[in-house]
Order: sequence, then structure tokens, then C-alpha cells
Amino acid sequence: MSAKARRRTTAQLDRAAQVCAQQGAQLTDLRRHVFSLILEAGAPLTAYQLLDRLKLTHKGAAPPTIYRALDFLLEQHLIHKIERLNAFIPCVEAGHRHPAQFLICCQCGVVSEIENRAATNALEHAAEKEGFRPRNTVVEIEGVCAACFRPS
Amino acid sequence: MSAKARRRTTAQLDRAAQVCAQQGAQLTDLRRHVFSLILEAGAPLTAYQLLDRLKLTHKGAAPPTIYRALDFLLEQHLIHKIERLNAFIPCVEAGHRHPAQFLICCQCGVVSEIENRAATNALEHAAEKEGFRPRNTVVEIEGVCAACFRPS
DNA sequence: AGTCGATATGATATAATATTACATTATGGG
DNA sequence: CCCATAATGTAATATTATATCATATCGACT
Ligand SMILES: [Zn+2]
Ligand SMILES: [Zn+2]
Ligand SMILES: [Zn+2]
Ligand SMILES: [Zn+2]
Repeated sequence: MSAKARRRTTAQLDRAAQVCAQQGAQLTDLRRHVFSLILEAGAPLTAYQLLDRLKLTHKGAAPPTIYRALDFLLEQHLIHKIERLNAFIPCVEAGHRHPAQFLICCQCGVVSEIENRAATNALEHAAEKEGFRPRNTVVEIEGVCAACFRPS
Repeated sequence: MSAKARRRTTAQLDRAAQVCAQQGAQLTDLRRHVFSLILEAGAPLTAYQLLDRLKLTHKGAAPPTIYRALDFLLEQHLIHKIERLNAFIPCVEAGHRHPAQFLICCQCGVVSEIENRAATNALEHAAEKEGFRPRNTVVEIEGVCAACFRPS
């Protein structure tokens, strides 16, 4: 991990601590540790991948350990779950709830988060047209990312 | 089950058999049975819920039995998987691949499938703007359906 | 009919993902 | 200190999904 990346992670952890404090929640060492694993991964990690990594330094970690931390981070809007992968990534706009769309590259595995207003609006209108009140929308677009796409 | 609903199911099964035949695939008794369970459910069913129902008449059914049937039905575009629920529903436009959006009511559990062109386009453009080539898009909107919504 | 390959199903085991339940330990306000 | 709350520890179990190998079915071909 580069010095630059480490600085970024530290900044994100600090930001997260602020966000939690504002909500009257605490980013404990355990939660911070799990969050840092997600931040440093660069690709989505499943709960058990996180558990394996956590175990390296946190003997006695068990499934509830990781699922509780994940629930907390989700509640604080610090991470997102990618349903199709049963995996977790950091939120690029950490700390506040927002509509998002995820681009999942099936070649390199990278997932990037975008917030496209036109798409969000179109989905909301589509739902309203049916008399449906949206509360929480999941958009997961699988395909090939720009980096992986090469014209033949 | 009403006579009307039974006729509808029969028509859908016949339609499905045609669709499969055109693809050189066969809707065997087993697959047809699983599909009929999904058609008659009225709400999404998980693989193990289907397995339990299948076992009533098909002694010896096991997880692979149901997962194979589901894989087949997905390949033939006869059903959809709702990722957030790990559950399956019939496709309203059975037999051909198409972009869709799912409206999941968190009160009554009903999932309805819509195909909104504006939303599909907006998502495609959002992806392309990032240089991303979409292959398969999942849109699952959780909220309250028209039937469940009552003004206070 | 006999052989063959391809497809479908049977059967057992196991992997991967997630939750329940209850005990124990910090933490902070009174 | 005492208590309530939040957080974590620990064991067991539930749910979802796949791997593997055996058996059956079926049509094409000889
Ligand atoms: Zn986000
Ligand atoms: Zn890629
Ligand atoms: Zn459909
Ligand atoms: Zn409803």
C-alpha cells in the first residue's frame, strides 16, 4: 500500500468518525478496523473474506462480529452492499444516504459507484407511474469497464 | 386456485414449451412442474420454498434438482431472480431477454415487473458516460405498492 | 437391435452466506 | 458505586448454493 493510499484511508477513517459522532454513534476500534479493510481492498469483499482478514489480527472474530460491523457501517452510510455479489464496498460519498448506481466489471471485478441524477429521476418516475412509492432502489449494472474494454 | 387462473397458467406453460422448443431446449416434466409452482405462487419464492413444494409430489427432490430447473428457466428467460430476496418470479414477457425493473412492496411482498424504456435508456447513458459497456442490469426498487398505500 | 454421445436426473456431500440466542464486558450518567 | 445501555464474545444453527459422481433417457447412426 502506497503512502498516498494510506493517507487517503486515514482521511476517510477520520471523516467516518466525524460522521458517526454527528449521529451519536461511535466508530469503535473494531468497526474502524473492518471499515479500513473495506477501504483498502480496491474491490468488493464478502463478509467471510473480511472475516478471514479480521482474524489475522483479531483472534476470536466470528461471523456475528463481522455482520454486526457491516450492519453498523451500512446504517451509517459508510459502505454499500452489492446484492449480486454479496459483497461490500466503501461509499464514495460517505456518511449520507443517497441514490446510487453501481457499475460491476465482470472482467476485472472492480465496482464503481456513480450517482446519475437523470437515471435516478427516470427510475423514480417509472415507479410513480405505477402508483409505487420507492424507498430504496438498487441499481447494479454488470458489464465491461472502460479499462477492460479494448477494441479488437 | 380459480378456473380462470388455472387456464392462465396452462396457457403460460404452453407458451413456455413453444419458447423452449424454438431454442432447441426441452421443457421437461420436472422443469414444467417447477415453472408452474412459480407461476401459481403470486409472490416470489426462494429455491428452498420451491423445493419444499416440489417434494410434496416429487419424492427425492434435492437442492440440485431445484437449482438446475431454476438455471434452465433463467436461461430460457421464463423467470427472473430477485437478488435482494434470493427469490424467483415468472417473467411477464416470457421467452425473450429484455431489460426490466422490479417493484418490490415491503408491505405485501408482491413484486411487479415493469419495462420502462426511459429508465432503461437513462441507465444505459449513465453507464456509457463512464465508458462502461453494460451487459446485464438489475433494477430493484423497494417501497410501497399502490394497493398498500393508504393516505392517512 | 446395438453403440454412442449428449442431455437430464438422482443422490450425497459440502461450501458459502447469514442469523439467533445468550453470556460477558465496556461505557457513561446519576 | 449502581444502573442502563451499547458493544462484543461465543456457540450453535439456519439459509442459500454448488461440487461430484452415478444413473437414466433418448435420438442418431450403423
Ligand atoms: Zn454511496
Ligand atoms: Zn474492468
Ligand atoms: Zn421479464
Ligand atoms: Zn403492497
